[in-house]
Amino acid sequence: MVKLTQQRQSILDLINASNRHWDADEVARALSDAGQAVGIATVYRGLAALEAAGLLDSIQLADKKRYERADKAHHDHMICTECGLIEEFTRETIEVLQLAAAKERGFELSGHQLTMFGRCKKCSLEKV
Amino acid sequence: MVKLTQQRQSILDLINASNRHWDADEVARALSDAGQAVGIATVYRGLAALEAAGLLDSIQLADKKRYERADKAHHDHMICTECGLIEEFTRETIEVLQLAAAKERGFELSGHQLTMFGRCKKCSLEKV
DNA sequence: GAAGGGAATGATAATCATTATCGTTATCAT
DNA sequence: ATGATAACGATAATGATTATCATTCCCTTC
Ligand SMILES: [Mn+2]
Ligand SMILES: [Mn+2]
Ligand SMILES: [Zn+2]
Ligand SMILES: [Zn+2]
Repeated sequence: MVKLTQQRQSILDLINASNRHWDADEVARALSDAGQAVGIATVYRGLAALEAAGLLDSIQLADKKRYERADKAHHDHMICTECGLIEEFTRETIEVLQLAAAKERGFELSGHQLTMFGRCKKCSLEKV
Repeated sequence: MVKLTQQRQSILDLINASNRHWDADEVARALSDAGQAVGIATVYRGLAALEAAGLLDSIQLADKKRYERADKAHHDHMICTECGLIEEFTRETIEVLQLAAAKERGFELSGHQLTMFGRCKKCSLEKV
């Protein structure tokens, strides 16, 4: 089990109290603002440790990794390339088909990431 | 339309003649080995231009971007976390369900990436 | 409850993919 | 040929993440 140090507990509490997808820098800044400053290296290590322990989930974006609470049902993401909004969605059938495709190739699945990109409803309406 | 310079043509030919997923460095090295050295910055720009023109496809992995031929039907990827093998697969139903999920939220879809991670058949059999 | 070992922390340097800069070169139209 | 414009290439800069290493924190043992 992970050792839940003060710093890791702060990181976990922060993320669990929100519904956002945080990058390391945002976490460090938020903790600092809350008077619980944690070194940036410790934030990176803490996020990785908490994810390895199953206490956090993450999505890998092109430039950076973002973390979120792990106490929600599995879901995938839809990201607005214009405003950055991240919406979540679930399609059980997609999950089933993924497993089938993997099994078909003798692939022992350990994880997956489905991310869709586009313009959110709000951005689609605005402007051109 | 993209201007197909010597360099870009070399990049395109190299990738089109293969079935691999190349990163920028591999492309530069291969071209160099073939006596058609192209500056690394030009490789990066060329890959981006060719993709924008629809002449190449790409997948964004955690650490780097990899490019492949665009003259194949759309497909998603299954990556072996042990040997790096990248297998391709297609599930039309998954595509349809993605569109449905997007439409449901008023999302104007422009692209998506579904990547599954695990151990390939070969690696699953070997070792523990 | 002092001592020692191992893990965690934090400041900072290092890494690595990608992008920016900028002088040079190729291309194309006047 | 002249000039405009885009592409090239060498190299510097950027930015996220990881590595280093001295210091601090926890446990376990005596
Ligand atoms: Mn999420
Ligand atoms: Mn492919
Ligand atoms: Zn938006
Ligand atoms: Zn494998």
